[in-house]
Amino acid sequence: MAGKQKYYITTAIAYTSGKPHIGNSYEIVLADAIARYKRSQGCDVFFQTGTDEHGQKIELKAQEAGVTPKKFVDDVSTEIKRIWDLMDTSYDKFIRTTDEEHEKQVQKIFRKLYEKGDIYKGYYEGMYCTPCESFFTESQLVDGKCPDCGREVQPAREEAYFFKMSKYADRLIEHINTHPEFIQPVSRKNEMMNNFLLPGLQDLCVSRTSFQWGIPVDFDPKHVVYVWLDALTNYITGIGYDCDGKSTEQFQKNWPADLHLIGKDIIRFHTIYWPIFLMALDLPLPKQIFGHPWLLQGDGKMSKSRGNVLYADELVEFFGVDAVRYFVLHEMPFENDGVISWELMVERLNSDLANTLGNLVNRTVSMTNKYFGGTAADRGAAEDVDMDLKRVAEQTPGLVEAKMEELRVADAITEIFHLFKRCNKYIDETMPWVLAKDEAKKERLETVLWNLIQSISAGAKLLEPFMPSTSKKILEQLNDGHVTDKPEILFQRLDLKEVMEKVEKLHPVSDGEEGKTAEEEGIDIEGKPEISFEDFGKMQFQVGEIIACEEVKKSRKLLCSKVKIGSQVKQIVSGIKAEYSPEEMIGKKVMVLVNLKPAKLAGVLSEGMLLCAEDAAGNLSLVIPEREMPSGAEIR
RNA sequence: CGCGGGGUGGAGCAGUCUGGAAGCUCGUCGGGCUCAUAACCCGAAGGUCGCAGGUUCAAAUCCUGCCCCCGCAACCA
Repeated sequence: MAGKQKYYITTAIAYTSGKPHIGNSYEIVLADAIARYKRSQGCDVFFQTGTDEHGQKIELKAQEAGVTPKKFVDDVSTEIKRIWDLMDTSYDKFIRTTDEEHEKQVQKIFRKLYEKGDIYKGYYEGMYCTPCESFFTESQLVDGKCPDCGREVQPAREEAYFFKMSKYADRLIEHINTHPEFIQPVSRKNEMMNNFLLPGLQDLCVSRTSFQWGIPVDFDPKHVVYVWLDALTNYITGIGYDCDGKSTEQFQKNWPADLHLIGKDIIRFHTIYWPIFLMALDLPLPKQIFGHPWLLQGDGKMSKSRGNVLYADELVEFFGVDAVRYFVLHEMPFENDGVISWELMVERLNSDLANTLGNLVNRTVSMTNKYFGGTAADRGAAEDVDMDLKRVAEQTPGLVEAKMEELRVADAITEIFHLFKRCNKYIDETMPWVLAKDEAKKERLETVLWNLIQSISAGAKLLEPFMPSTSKKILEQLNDGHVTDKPEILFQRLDLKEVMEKVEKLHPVSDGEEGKTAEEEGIDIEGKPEISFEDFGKMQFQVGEIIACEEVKKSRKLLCSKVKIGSQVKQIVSGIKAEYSPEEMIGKKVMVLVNLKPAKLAGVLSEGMLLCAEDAAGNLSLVIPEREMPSGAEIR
């Protein structure tokens, strides 16, 4: 092709609040596979990833850990980079939102948008109820009054900067409608349109004063730039954007991005806010945004609090980098969430990698050594059976390309393995070990092995974007007909039982399935900052008797209870519908936080909180006094 | 009636837009083979395609209603 076509691909930047699990790591591997594929197609690829390092959560985490936020994110970012490297990903740039250049540009962008009038100083939307210390939007108000206490509300007081989203909404709607490829998978497009764009965009709050760990607004330093304007802009600052018009050549060449690869949970920010920011900066929009599905473990999303987290480095230790890459790329469907577990991982490794591929290479190398001392060439002794093998080998690159064009990575890999399966079949069809017994068939035998070596090599080359080191190893072992004399086992079969035993040792707290005894080990949750006795004293707990209870019909989780506390009765809404039926609630004496500010849940007023214990699986148990106590008894 | 996705042989999925013999991978069972990592090849069993109606010569696929999962949103107070 004349002149290399550029291809700029990005992942979302990973949030540095903790170690990334295998689901996070999936994204970088997917991006890497696409990047490598594009390179193999002759594109001039730029592949950027990185870390998102600001925000209140990190400020808190660092405080807990007793380190500065900077130290905290340095450590986590290093760890993330280590895992990205471990996964053999070929990114060109690893940006951190704490990079000086990024921070500088974000400040300039903020200022520019402010001067342009797209960012304005305002106040938290809606009205403020002083007694309740709460902000409400117009839609939350009841008859123009506080939905909680019914008193008058005043205009909000807390200042913040806002971005005028609505100004660009029509342009964005137009763009999305005229560029059907913009949001992938297309099913997401409707979601964005119906949920956010068509009902009307609210202006986005782009600064905070409630924490410091962020990029200061340079002309108003008590504000820090709030997450999205800071995070999303990495895609342009990372390649040298400068909003004063001094952008680098690299930026000129690469922007707009060809593909933003992100998780489906942040599609909204990438398909609505990000394009609008770009419009405000007079920059072209990225060509495509692909919201990939999630990797789930068992039947729930991975989360630390559930204790069902798989980490990439642990998996790599058990199975090797390429096996893990293979798994996450191959098991992930295009639109729906994928499933990962130790069992499935072992199954795939054994059946696809060890049996189909590893064994194929091994038996081919072995026969070439055995029958021809390690060298085979084409002797021209072709037969009809060869035709189909060659046909498949020749077709596969085109099939892979077609799948990759649609970003159907899993399907592309399947096509390659189809070729390997065909090779195995070819061996059975030609039965080289029978040919070997007949000296007259020698040329035929060598031709057969040559065909095999050619076909397997073709497959191995196609494998490079997905399993780079395996691809290399196979090509080295086959070496264009001069095969290695000491074939290395590519993938060792693993025994599921042994793996599971090792896993048990690694994680003594068994993850759920048959882990009744393991429950006794206890669970750990995220710690909160220490509080003073005075803080504690602010809370008033009492025993309450549930005298009535019904479901909140607009909600799936909520029960609304009438709770008798001494002589008064409070209405309390709780998210325990899944665990308790209204009938069984009635009559229970429970622990109630009574002086909590009333609030509306799903439109129903709640004047307190029923206290519950929650285990790792999310099972709940109401906290009940151990001895009989009258309602209203204080708990201290 | 907040928005959206899904329910297909034991497991994981494709097929649904553009109706027309129910498919793939794994597992199970039987057979073949022995070059190879007890691997490979062939064959078989196994499905009312969530439920109930409707349109049609023909429905997994289109229409209607219902049930069950799961995300998001609603500050699980």
